Amino acid sequence: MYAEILIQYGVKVLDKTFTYKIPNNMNISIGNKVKVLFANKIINGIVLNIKDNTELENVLEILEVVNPDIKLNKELLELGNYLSNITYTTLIKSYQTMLPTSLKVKNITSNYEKYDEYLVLNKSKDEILKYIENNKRAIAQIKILNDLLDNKKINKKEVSNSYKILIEKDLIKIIKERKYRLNKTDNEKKEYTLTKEQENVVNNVFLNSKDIYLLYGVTGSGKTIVYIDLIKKTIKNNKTALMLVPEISLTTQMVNRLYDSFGSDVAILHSGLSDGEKFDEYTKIYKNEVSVVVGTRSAIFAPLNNLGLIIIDEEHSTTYKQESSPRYNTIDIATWRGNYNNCPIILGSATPSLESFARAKKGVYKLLTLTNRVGNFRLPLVNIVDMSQEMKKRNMIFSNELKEKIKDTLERHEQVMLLLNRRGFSTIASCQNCGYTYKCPHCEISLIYHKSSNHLRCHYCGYTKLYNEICPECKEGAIRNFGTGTEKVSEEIKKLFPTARVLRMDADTTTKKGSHEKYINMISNGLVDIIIGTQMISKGLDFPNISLVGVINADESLNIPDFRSQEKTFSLLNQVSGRAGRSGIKSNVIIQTFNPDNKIFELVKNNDYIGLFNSEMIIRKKLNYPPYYYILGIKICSKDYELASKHATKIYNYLEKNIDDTSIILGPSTASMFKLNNIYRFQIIIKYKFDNKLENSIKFIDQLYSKEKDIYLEIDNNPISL
DNA sequence: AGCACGCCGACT
DNA sequence: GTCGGCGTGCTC
Repeated sequence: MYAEILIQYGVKVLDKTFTYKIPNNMNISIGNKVKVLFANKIINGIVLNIKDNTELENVLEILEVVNPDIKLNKELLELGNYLSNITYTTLIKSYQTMLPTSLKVKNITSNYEKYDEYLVLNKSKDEILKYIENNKRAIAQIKILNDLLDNKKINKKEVSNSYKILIEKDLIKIIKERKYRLNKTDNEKKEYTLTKEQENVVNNVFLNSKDIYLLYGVTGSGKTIVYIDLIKKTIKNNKTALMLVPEISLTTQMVNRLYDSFGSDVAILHSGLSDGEKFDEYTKIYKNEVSVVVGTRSAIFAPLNNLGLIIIDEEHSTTYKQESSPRYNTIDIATWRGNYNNCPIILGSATPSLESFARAKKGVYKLLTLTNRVGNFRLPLVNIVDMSQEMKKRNMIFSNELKEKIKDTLERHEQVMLLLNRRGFSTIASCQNCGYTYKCPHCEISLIYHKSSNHLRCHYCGYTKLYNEICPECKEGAIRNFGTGTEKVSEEIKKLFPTARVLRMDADTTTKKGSHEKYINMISNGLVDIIIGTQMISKGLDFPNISLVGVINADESLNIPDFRSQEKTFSLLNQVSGRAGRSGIKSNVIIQTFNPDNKIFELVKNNDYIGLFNSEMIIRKKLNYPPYYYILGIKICSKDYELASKHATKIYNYLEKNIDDTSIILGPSTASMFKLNNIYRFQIIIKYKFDNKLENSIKFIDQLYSKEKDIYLEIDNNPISL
């Protein structure tokens, strides 16, 4: 017997199988990870096929099967195929992304199992009793034996050293039992009741269909309860459920809600877990020990058997798109799995992506709506403040209104949340004399000032440089910092409200494992008065005592040169506003902007998603953007500027002739981050509807350039930003 | 990817 | 004369 094996190297030239002989006594099946000799090195691979014979001579034997009890199942093997097809990446890379670190094909360490040691009796009850009778003075030993007679087994850690004597005398022995690092003991299940509206939504979901539903529900309308109820019904049908949330910070709250309803029947998967923890969770799922999985993007590849429901919460979130290769979109993967398993998908959001809402309007997705906040709590009152007027009053960061409202809120012992979509102390450092700005030498991007370390830092590549106020251009000591980051806001707020307890939450303060959880607990336990953060605080957090939300500079995200910036800004402002007023207390949202006339603010104020949808769709149609067209981006990257530029034009010319003429090709132009890590990037954008030439043409180019050494392509099907 | 093979320049 | 630069080509 022979096996076709895909080897661990993720390069295009090796993206094919190699045939090895299966030793006679080897137990092996498709999906197994194996060790083989390849070009005189021992490497790993995956068995993709098994066959009776081969035309090849000199075939080597498989050396060993690795982790024989966990392998890729049929569904995941097929899914990998689909994944590499839609993302233009190698098959092996697809499988690598689908597997947790501990099981990745190239990973060589394999002892991730943890065990607890237990003591158990090794002789009959009579013999033990006889021993006790004859050794009355061995008190410690007798205690252990008596305890063991009562309980069947005792953890080795819980007993005195006397157990060693008992082992020597062969009266007891040690057994090992597999232990999971994360272990939830079952508490009493919490009960909940659905509102009429929620019940109606639940009843409209056909759990034995493969329908895709868009659950469009205002913030605070209780989408989570709907999810939980649907999961419960899925489990009742003896099926499993997969639930995705956009980021790790949100798993904490979601996991707690799910624990309340499903206890130890839940597994968690996200990148905040250690390799060992992830291995354990993966094992639980693989061995059918849990029915519910919660996690972030990559959890879409969880090896659930008998999948009966997929839920994607906050479906509009950009975190569902992987920004490194394979550049997949989680909803595409979910759609594939839903189809494979014949199970429904729920996409939930208060501000669905235009693509999803358009599909719902067309009837491709089924639309479900929740229009009422639970308890009929009012949405907060939204006020727009014109910062250009405030600047005249010398209010650089906080408007009078925001300051007043913060003061009031603190006096009522309620909590304040301030959103600022930028970490660090300020934006750019520039010379007030000649206008020079510091840029990253590798990325051509302005450096950001970080006060705590007195450094300038590139937020893309991490380059840092000590701050110095002498301008390298004109030699004047006039380098100053403009703009405002979370660090600066937090410093200013401490000046204004010295007694308030301030918490800063952004990518800089939440790097440590568990820090996020800690902060969330601090907020919910009322140990914090003012929370200052980036977009990471905008989603999903549910704290009833927050009654004021302030957006320091709403223009930040509006000014991003991207066709989705209006949509993204609306979504961000709507989400963060929804953090307020989650209980009966009267609540306010203050949005500070230099462009108060932008119609987006009127839409946010009125919570008018439909208005946003309609006005954006007109623009998208006019400019041939999604959802009217799909987009495919090709970046041509090289350390050599001329080379990249030359080949970008070459590729453009090729595509011009070799794709459907209903498709639109734009470019080549410089990519939005033109120089990153010393690599120059040009881009070509293709807008297409149905183009049956496109896939092959792209594959052809991809194949061609995979052989080039000084140039490489990044192909992104449906990029999240341009 | 990783390594052998191979063909040209500068060194103990 | 040999050591070693990295271009090319192959791996079941």
